Amino acid sequence: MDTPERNQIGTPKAKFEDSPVFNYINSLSPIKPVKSVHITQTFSSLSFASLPSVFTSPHVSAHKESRFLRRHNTSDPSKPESTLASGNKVSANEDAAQLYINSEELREDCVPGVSTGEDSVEPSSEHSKFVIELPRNLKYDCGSPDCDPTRCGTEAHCELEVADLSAPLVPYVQKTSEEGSSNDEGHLQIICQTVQRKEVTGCDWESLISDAADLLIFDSPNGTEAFKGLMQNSLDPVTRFCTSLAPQLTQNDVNDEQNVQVLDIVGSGGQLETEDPSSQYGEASQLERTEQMEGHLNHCMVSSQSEKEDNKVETPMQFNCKPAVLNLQRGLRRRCLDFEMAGARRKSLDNVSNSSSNMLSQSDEKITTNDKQLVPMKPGGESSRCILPGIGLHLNALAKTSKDYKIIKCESLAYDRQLSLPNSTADIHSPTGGQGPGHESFSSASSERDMDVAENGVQLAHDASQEPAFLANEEFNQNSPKKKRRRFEHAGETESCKRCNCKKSKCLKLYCECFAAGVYCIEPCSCQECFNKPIHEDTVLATRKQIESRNPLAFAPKVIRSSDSVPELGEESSKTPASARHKRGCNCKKSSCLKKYCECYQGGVGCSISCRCEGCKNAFGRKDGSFIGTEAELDEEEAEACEKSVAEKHQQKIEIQKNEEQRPDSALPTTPLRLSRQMVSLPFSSKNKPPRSSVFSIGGSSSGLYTSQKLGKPNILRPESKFERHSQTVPEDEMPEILQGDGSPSTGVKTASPNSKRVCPPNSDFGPSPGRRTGRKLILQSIPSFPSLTPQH
DNA sequence: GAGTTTGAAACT
DNA sequence: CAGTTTCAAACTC
Repeated sequence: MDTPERNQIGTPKAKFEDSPVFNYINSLSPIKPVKSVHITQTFSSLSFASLPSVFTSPHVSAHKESRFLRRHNTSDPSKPESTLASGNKVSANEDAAQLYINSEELREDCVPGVSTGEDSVEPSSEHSKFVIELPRNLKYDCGSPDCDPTRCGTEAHCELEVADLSAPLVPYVQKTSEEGSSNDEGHLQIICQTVQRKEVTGCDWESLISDAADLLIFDSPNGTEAFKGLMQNSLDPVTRFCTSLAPQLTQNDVNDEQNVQVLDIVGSGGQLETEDPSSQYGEASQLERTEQMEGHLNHCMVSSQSEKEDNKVETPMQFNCKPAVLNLQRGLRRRCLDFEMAGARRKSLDNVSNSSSNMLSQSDEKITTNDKQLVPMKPGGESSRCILPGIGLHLNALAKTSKDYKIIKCESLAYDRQLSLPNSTADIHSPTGGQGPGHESFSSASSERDMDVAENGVQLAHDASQEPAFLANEEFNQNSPKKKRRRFEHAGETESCKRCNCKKSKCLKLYCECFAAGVYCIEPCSCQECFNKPIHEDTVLATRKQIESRNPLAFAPKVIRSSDSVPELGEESSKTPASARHKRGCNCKKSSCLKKYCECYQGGVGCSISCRCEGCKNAFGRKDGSFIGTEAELDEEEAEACEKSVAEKHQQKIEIQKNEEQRPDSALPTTPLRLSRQMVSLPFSSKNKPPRSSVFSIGGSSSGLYTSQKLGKPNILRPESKFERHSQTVPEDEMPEILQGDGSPSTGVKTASPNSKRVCPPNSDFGPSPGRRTGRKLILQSIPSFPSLTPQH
């Protein structure tokens, strides 16, 4: 979509840098180096057009409204919205998802107005009412005890959010899954109420801010104090910086000091994130968290929205409209694009609604992931880069990777791209925190990250720090496209690293691997006239929608794993070793299904009845039903793998990876499958790129899936759908089945798909994590993500 | 690295 | 739905 905002993007940035204040700040803050970068990204992200309809799916809207209404309760009972609110409570997860979506929608709606530069904000659309500004929220999680117990609860995470449009400053506490946050809600509510009161009363922003400061918590103990210091003491370089920036940004628009303060907060948050590794994931995580925290959100939300609606007069909260502010906020959010995220979340939420607690915790983790992507992972300048590109579209897929799986290798690239994934992931992650000790490692980087994030904030931090560097290195190092590819292949080979070389498709067609995988193109890509970038988010989303409308499964994994899922196949399907089948089957004529031209082969699955290939010699299984030993072996291996404890699996994967690294020969993809498959030599060996896939498979989000699928054995990735997990809350180990049983949302999608043939749950492949999945499990995982888009259509 | 082959995706 | 074209990956040299 063409939003006016884009234009603004560049400007703000320049302003900041040019401004004396900026310089001053730079001199003061240690963060300098990162800052510049960070800011840039932020703006760029901001520039992104509002999310498309994706988020707007009808489903969401309904839920959203209900929630929003609630919010109003506090602020303005009289309003109709409030009425609604009273009515239903959606599960926290759902709410969160909805909120997220709404925010997106709101943006779109609001953006135009904003772009005009008008101060007055128009709630014109219903959406505006609901606007929640998760994205922009600055969130600092603090595990530190320092946090004010009363408000945050010792363990609870406090987050300060600024709504985009509504822009109220909403501090809310989040509970981390890990931490018992049973009490957190109470705290959160309190906080929210407090905020609301303030707003209502007179918008005592200062007090709010101070409160917020208290609330703000950094993951790192140190961070907390620092943050507080910032908030309270303008002396802090960061704070100063933010403060200084805010005025500039708002410039004319800003009338109230309050607004300025808000901005400051935001800005500080951003910077903080940048600097503080611990906070890296803050934004994304926050979003998710917010989503998860229904109750919290509701409470918090009330203030901002109610004010807007109630008062069209600009309240401090409304500063949203101001271009500068918007940009900032957006920037924060946009980093995490999510095509699928929204969908994924939705699904997950829907399913999981009940298990809010778990979800919440998970979400937190996931969020973290997002943050990573969004924020420069490392203080080091390089990290910033990674972030930029990434924001991840289809995080879903990646995100999906269950926490369970820890991937050894992650491809930083993928990671970046799919930032959004985390969101979805978050939902999905089992409460356990992914913990499974063993979670399988996926080969896919994204999955790893997700997992890491999910599992432990700490781990995440590590990964983030590491990964970014990794990415940066790769990106910088690679010169030619091909080289880049090769590198990726060799290095991680994970899907995450997908790169394309599109010249005419603008990376907006399925021809583009990146696009097909649901990830943004990044530096390694040698594509021309690429529109598959965060900057063109709107376009990308719109295109995706279009494609999905044409074929709901277009972004679903091509390889479906479980034989179960595909009864249609009948004998063959069951016969196939992998139990995985290509969604639609191939149509090879000259390659005999022995080359990667063949999608089945590429995916590491045998050809099935659905295939129209000629002279099929697919090593993984011929159309006629004959199988090759390798496949069988693979299956067995997979089964074994499943049996193994997660930990073991994880180790194995690691080992495998090592092995692979050591021996280039091994074709085995890094993906989790490898573990099981190690023994078998995959055809892929040629390039090492294992089936690309691996990485993303997680993707639950629709798009993300592809990769994994391609890999072929997608199983690995299967991250299984977090969604599924969430929904069922099934034990990690059991994930695979979940898919089957539940009727995961994904199914719905499947059915829709035109390709009725094998539509079965594309996701299935990934579904079960390597360990868990027995080999044949179906996985719907990916499906969920897709739906998001589809429904909207 | 350039050119060819291949088959999916897109189009008609 | 089938046929054709377009496209980019996979492959070869």
